[in-house]
Parts: sequence; structure tokens; C-alpha cells
Amino acid sequence: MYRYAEVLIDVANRRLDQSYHYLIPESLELKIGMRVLVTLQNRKIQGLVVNLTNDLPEELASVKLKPVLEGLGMDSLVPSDLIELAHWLAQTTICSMAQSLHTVWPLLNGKVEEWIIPLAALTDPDVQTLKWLDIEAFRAIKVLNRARNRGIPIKTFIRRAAISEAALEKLLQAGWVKKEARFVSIGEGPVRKKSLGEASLKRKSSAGRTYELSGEQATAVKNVLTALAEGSPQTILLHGVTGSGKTDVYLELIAQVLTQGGDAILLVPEISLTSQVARYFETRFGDQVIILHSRLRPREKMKAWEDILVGQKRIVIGTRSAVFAPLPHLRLIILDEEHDGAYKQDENPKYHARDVARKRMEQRKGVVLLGSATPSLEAYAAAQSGKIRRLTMTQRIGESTLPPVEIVDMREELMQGNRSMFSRLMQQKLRERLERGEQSMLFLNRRGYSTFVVCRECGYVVSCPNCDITLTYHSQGQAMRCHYCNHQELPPLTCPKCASRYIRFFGQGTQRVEEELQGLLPETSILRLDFDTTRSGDAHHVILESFRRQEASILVGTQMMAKGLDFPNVTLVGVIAADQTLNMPDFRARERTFQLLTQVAGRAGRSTKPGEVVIQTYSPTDSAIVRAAHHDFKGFFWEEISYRKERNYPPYTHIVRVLLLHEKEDRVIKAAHDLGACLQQGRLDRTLGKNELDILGPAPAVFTRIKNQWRWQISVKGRHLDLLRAFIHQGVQRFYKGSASSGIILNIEVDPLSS
DNA sequence: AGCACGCCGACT
DNA sequence: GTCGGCGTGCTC
Repeated sequence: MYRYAEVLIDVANRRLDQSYHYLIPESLELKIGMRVLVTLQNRKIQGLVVNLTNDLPEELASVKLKPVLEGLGMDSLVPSDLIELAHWLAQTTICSMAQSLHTVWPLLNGKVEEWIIPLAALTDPDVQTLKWLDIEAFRAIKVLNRARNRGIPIKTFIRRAAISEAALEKLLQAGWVKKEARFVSIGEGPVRKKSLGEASLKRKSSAGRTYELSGEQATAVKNVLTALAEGSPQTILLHGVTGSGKTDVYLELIAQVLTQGGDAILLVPEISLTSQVARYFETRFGDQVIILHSRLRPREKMKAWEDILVGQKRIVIGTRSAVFAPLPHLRLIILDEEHDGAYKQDENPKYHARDVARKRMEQRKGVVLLGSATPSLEAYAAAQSGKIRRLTMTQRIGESTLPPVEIVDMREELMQGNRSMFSRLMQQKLRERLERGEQSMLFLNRRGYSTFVVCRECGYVVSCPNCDITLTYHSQGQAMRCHYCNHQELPPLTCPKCASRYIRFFGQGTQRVEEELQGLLPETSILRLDFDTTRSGDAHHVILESFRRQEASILVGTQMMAKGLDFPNVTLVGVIAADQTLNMPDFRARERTFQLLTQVAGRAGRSTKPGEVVIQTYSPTDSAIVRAAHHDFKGFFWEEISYRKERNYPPYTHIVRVLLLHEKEDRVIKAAHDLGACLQQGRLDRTLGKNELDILGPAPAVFTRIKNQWRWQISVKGRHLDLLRAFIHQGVQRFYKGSASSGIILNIEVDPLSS
């Protein structure tokens, strides 16, 4: 039996992000991966046993250790490969182990609460013997009697019984009740109504389709199976044009993996796609399929995890977070639309599902399959250099072909006197569809109404009082909002600076497109799909279903409708302003524009009716747009990769930006310099030159104050991302050991948009 | 994070 | 004189 347990503490604070040693009481038989209740100072908190040992590190020789108080949920262990995965995640995303563990193993979610447990049945005679207690004690006894078996959280008890500290103390001393620390899991409580995904699954289940694969599809399946049989971890890129039937390849592959006794995860970028895809898979695999995404209720999520752990569910279909699904025999992880930005989490831990998938399959010696019509630059470059394999599918399924794309020069439109946001060609083609009873989709990359408000006389731009940021106008509530702190105010009638009345609203959003379109085509029914119309519950689903049933002729939306949707009656796809994505201050802007346009174009003409695409732009000769119009992925790739190389952008060079936040400026400055010193020290330790690692700063961040917090930053540039991450991780840990870090928040971003 | 310890302003 | 502000330090 071991004497000491090494325990990770479930506290978000970075400064406590290390393992602590505790004595193991005789009565407890601990295992690695077990959750325990421990004391830290005088608090009781959840911990995770990560090691059992008989020796202590030297520096603990003179520390008197505290014992582990008790085991929590002894029946479920966190598997050791997932603990390893959590370590890897903390290291690569530079977050705390506590955060990382919660992501990898959501069953840790919950908190320790102090409970009151009645020790004896408090019947009337008991109450009689407690005569010395006053009226509030009677209330207490009433409440306790109701909670006799389970006990009651102390806070609830105090509130319900309206009892004072002193009276509670009396009860405790009389031995009628005791205090007990309990871990209350988030998922506890009744199972609520079924999730959206499951509900729609039950409703529709068409049967009897055939699974004949085309030659290209069959070859793809065969190749992946061969890779799987090799038994070494591999990543494979499946580059197939839109409509080439990648989903059927996934289906067949998963079927094969299942017959070999393996389990599989299929990731899609959007929650709304999970039910659509799951429905398709259910017709073949029945109830072995389960949906997993972040909007499941905690209890549903717990249930799903349990089903997965015991092997009742073997195919997980889900979004980003489903990459952590604990399938016991996981052999294959598929990322559909691999290039999609939604696979990257933009909160801590800022992981990319692709990287997690790769790490998991490295552990399991399985295969990661990346599917896309427009692979990410990273994936395609990796395939190009032979680091990963590539499979290609160039044919659309059935008779459909890639739609012809026309580019409209909007400058020309303006010169011809067309001041509307719709070109004449677009208007004409929209009308054609209406006459033929076909549907159209219109894309615009910006929600809301307009972007910023400016005085035409003096150029004054309304900005946020807390943040030094330009405010954005939202027609909802007719207010101007700060996208950083959510400060809101009404737009001014006259310029606050020069009192001029010429206040103008610039830019255009989906709301405005819808409005103008309705004016142009008054009789037409139009639906809008963007962040604002899909905010509530299953609105997303409702809108898309309505469009599918052809209750509207035109769907206006942001790129959220570009993802994998398949509407047979859509024969026209229009892009209102391709420049909007192109002109963002981001080295990935060109790549995202190309991907978006290609994906969008792929929505047209997916059945027997031929489709058309119209792209409106002010830069009609830009190569990202032109190449997308010609469906020329390869040409785009070579051009873009050399551009990145020339400018020292990823994947050739990477930047990690560490942002330090605090409400007092002097504290941030001090901390920033301290972190700088920690990093410099780290570089000396590793004897790294400027070529390998370049530390920039500390310097004030671009916006030095947001939400009343001061911001300083340090950026580190380097060629090798892994080295860079390990380096920062180490520096940050060193920083947190020092005192300057107290109260400082770090925000770490890999390859930020602008730095 | 929480909590204790310790050193400087406005109060019964 | 004290009560209490929050800077600083510590948690196996």
C-alpha cells in the first residue's frame, strides 16, 4: 500500500496549478484517476489522484501533510490516457491543469458544498426535549425533517429555516445535526426534456437507401482501411470537391471500423449539423449513434458519457468538444469540413479539435481523417510535404456538376448608376428563380445593420468610454454596442464634437440586406439566418426546415448557412460582398475568403437542376476570388503558401501573444516586465538564439484598456510551434511562482489575428 | 481563488 | 487611541 497520493487540485487559479501531496488514510484504497476530497488551507476541494508513491520530494520533507478526506464517486476512474491527454492539452494550449481536466473529463464539473445532515430522527418528542431552543429552532427542525435522508446544503438550510449562526451552532453542539462537505456534480437533478438533436432524430428515420459507392469513394475507403490495418497512428486528408459524397465514405468507413470491433467519432463544425448527420447515420447504425455537443444539458451529457463508457454507444457524432468522447475502443476520428474555424475553441483551453484528434489517435494508434473540399493550408501543406497522406475525389456524385460562377464588378455597377447593394445581374437572376419557382441563397459576412457611426463633417467616430474601441450599430434596440465590454448607448443625433447633424452609418449587415431585398421584391417571402435570428433554442433548425419545405424563396444569411447544407431546389447562390472577408486585418483573410466562396458556391445545384453562382465584389481581379470562381484550389494553395513564406506568416513562423490584464496600470507593467524576465531566463536555460525564438516586448497592447482593465503584452515569435508553446508554458509557470503575478490574468493567443 | 497577516487613514 | 482599508503571501 502506498503512503502518499499526488493530487491535482480543482481550483481555477494558475498559481495553484501543480500537484499536492496528501497522506492516504488506512481506510481508503486509492487508485490513479480517482477523484478525492482534500483540504487546502481550510477549504475543502475536489482533487484528482494522479500518482501514488512512498517517497516525497525533498522540499516537502519538513511539511506536515494533510490526509485525503474521502473518495468521491469511487466507481468512475478517469482513464490514464485521458489524464495524459489533459497534460498534453495544458502544455500545448498553455492553460491550467484544472481547466484542461474539466475539458477532457466533464464529469469533474461540480463543486464542493457544505451540507447539514440530521443525525437523529427529529420527531415531536425530540422537539420537546429541545425546549431550550427558540422559535427559529422549530423552523429548523421542520426543514430538517423534510430533508431527513439526504441532508440539505447549508446555504439552503439557513435560507429556508431563517436560522441564525448561534442557533445552528446550538443544533450542532446538541448533536442533532452535523456538517459534511459534499461534492455536488453539475449533472445532478432530473433529466429534462430531450435535446433538439435527439428529438429530431426520432421524428425522421427514412430507411432503405442503398450504399453504392463510386469508384473514387471506394478507393478512398480502401486506402483508409489499409492505413488502419497498419496499426500506426496516421492522419489522412480526404480532399473531395463539394458534392463528391464524402459523407458516404465516412459511413462506409465507420461500418468497417465497427465490424472490426472499433469505435469512431465523426466531428462536424456546427451543432445544427449534428442532428442532420446523425439522422443519416441512424438509418444504418441504429441506436449505436449518439450526439454530443456543448449545448446538451449537463444531465444529458452525463448520461451520454456513461453510455459511451460502457460501450452502449459506439459512434459519436458531435461538434468540437466531442473529440474528447471516451469511447473505449476508439480507432477512427473524422473531421468533416476540416478547414472550418469552429474546430478551434476561442476560450481557454484554446485547442484545435484537429490537434486533439491527432494526439488521441497517436495514443490509440488509430487514424484521423480530415475531410474537406477546401483543405486548410496547414493540412494541404502537410500532405504536400508527405507528412500526412492525401486522398482525392474530383467527381460530383450523380449528374450534378460544379456550378458556373460569375464575378460582378460593383465599381462598374456604381458607375452605371446602380446604387443598390444588388447588381443588375443579381437582380435579374433572382427574378428568374422566382419565376421558375426555384430557391436562392444570399450570403453576407456581417450580421447586424451597419458597422460604425461617423460624423461626416469632422470625422468623429463614436467609441466606447471603457475601451477605446469603436462602437457598432445594431438595429436591434437601435443601440450602439461595444463588442468588447457590451457597453450600449443610443446613437447621437448631432455630432458630440462639432455639433454637426451629418451623422452617418457605415457598412452593411444581413438585416439591411433583408430589408432592401424586401423592398426590391415585395411579394417574395424571405428568411434570414444569422447569429441574431438563431440566438434562441432551435430557431436555427426551424428556419432551415422552413426553407427546405420551400416556404420561402430566398434565404439571406451569414456563413453559418454555408456549412454542409443540402437544398435540392436551390439553383442560385449570391455573395453580396466578397470583399468583406478579404479586407480583414488578418493573414488568414485570403484563405478564409477562398474557402467561404468555394463552400458557398458548393451549395448551388446539388441535384439534377443546374446551379449558378454570382459573386459581387469591389476587387474582381483579386486572385482569391478569381480562383474560387474557377474552383481552382491547387492554384490558390501554391500562391498562398508562397505568400505566407515570403511574409513570415504561419505555417512558416508562429507568434504567441501573451496578454496581461489588471485593473491597475502599474501592476500590469510590473507583471509584464516580470514575465519578460521569466521568458528571457527560459531562453538562457535553453540556449536559444534569436532565430529560434524572438521575444517582443513587453509593450502596451493595441487597446491598452478594455473593460476597465489595463493590458500589456509580450509576443514570442518562432519557427517551431511546439517549441514555442513549451517555452511559453514554462515561462508562464515560472512567472506564476513569483509574487508579481498575484491577481494578474493572462490571455494567451497562438497566431493571433493581428499582433 | 480565498484567507490571514501587516501596515497606514478617519472615526466612536 | 482603535477599526478597517487592501497590498502581500501562502496553500501539500
